[in-house]
Amino acid sequence: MPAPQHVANDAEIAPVAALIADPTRAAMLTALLDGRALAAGELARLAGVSAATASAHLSRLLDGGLVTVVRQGRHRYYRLSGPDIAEVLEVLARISPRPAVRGLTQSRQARRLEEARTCYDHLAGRAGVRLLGALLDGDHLDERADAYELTPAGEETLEALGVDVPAARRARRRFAPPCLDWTERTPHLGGALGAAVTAALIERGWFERTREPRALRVTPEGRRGLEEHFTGRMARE
Amino acid sequence: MPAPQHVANDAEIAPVAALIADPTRAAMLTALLDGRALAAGELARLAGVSAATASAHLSRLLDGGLVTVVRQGRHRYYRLSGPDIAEVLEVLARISPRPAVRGLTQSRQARRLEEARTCYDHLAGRAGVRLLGALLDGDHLDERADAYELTPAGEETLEALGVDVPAARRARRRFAPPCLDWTERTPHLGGALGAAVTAALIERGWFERTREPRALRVTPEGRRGLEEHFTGRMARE
DNA sequence: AACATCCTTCGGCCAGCATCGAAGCGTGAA
DNA sequence: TTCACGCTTCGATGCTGGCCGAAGGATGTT
Repeated sequence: MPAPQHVANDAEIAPVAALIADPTRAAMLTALLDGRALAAGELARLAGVSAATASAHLSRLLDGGLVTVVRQGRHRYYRLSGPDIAEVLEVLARISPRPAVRGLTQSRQARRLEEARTCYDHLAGRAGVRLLGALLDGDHLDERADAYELTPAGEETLEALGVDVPAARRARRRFAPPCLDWTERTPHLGGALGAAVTAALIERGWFERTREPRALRVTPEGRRGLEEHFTGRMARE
Repeated sequence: MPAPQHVANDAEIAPVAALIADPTRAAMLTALLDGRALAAGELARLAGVSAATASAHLSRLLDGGLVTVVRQGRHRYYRLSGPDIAEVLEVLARISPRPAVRGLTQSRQARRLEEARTCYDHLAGRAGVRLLGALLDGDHLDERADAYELTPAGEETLEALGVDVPAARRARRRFAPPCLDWTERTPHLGGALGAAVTAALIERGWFERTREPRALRVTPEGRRGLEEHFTGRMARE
């Protein structure tokens, strides 16, 4: 039962925005975008601040409900508190200026991140874009006005790969929305289905996480398997 | 200060978030959520700051690309620079805490805003929720996994009301997504179709804008017309 | 022309907060 | 127990940025 007067009925977005507005906190949140939990020390290192500073920031993010924490031994693992938070970060990134190009050469890291990465919990980057292309080409997926829908054939194929499609449909989340990639400027498959497919591909050993957060690598078996199941378009360079 | 390297390729979301993070600017942006252009002075009054302060804020919002400005005589009209910006605000509002209840009585304003309001450029509030219900009940709209689709009957009905459906389909925007109402906690019709329908209803004189931003009122003709076209469910109190 | 209105710019004031080192607390290892 | 490690708390410091009144431009009105 809400009731403020002049700004009538709005939620107070400023405090939440303020949590994201600090560069250090933004770096931490972005580092958590892949949905994994990272230790406080690791986040401090990634953001380039002292442990004390990081702790203060994480405490504020915790208060604001943007992250949750799990204690494990003497470590404390922080993670985004849900897909909603990731969505905010993604939408925000979409309207944010691209970082200035610092030099002509891209780092190896940056290139690998472009190749295959996760976007909170689903496959993104070039691999994500190609996967979506392959699914559409193979008539596994239909393009609707502003989302995708599985064809019967697609449902069968994905089930065979170990994707629990009915569970994805039941999820309290958009089922198969396009998710605009901010490195590729092209959509990839997001939502519950995107997450389920990605989980299955990793489970199957076709992709594996590398040391850096959000980066993925196609394994040799993955290359073969994708070739078989998806007309080869996915596995080609 | 050591630039963190892993976040290499990300857009820099912190500066944009910082623009939204100030309560005064957030109030201004929220006031612009209905898509209309407001004069600088009006925004100052709404946000409760002096003209000088408002000017500084608007200048920063302008630099950040969140708003655009149109000079007209001695007035300067500011508006959100696009639906993307509105989307960010909406998504942010969704994860933001509801404002504390200040008293038991709701102001007339608040009640009217709940009744019918616009959400950037489409109908929201109770009227928006009821419109969506009526469209679904009357088989004008089909519910898909995470969006809606017009039935042939619905397309005909809306065209008859003056809605340019093909134009809405061509728009570079989701066609008919559900938009979660943050006052009603229920979806209403958003996207290009939502905007087109709303524009048509206002054009037709069935709804009219009131003095306060984002508030709408059903006219008597509107009540009659909606009764006729939509099984009466829409027009009933 | 002279005035009123709307808005911006300037200068100065003050609060908030990001930052760090050092110290404190809890956990796991020797 | 004692040490090592990870993290948080404390206290102090410095800077960013929001705020206003007054003055300055620009535009429309009389």
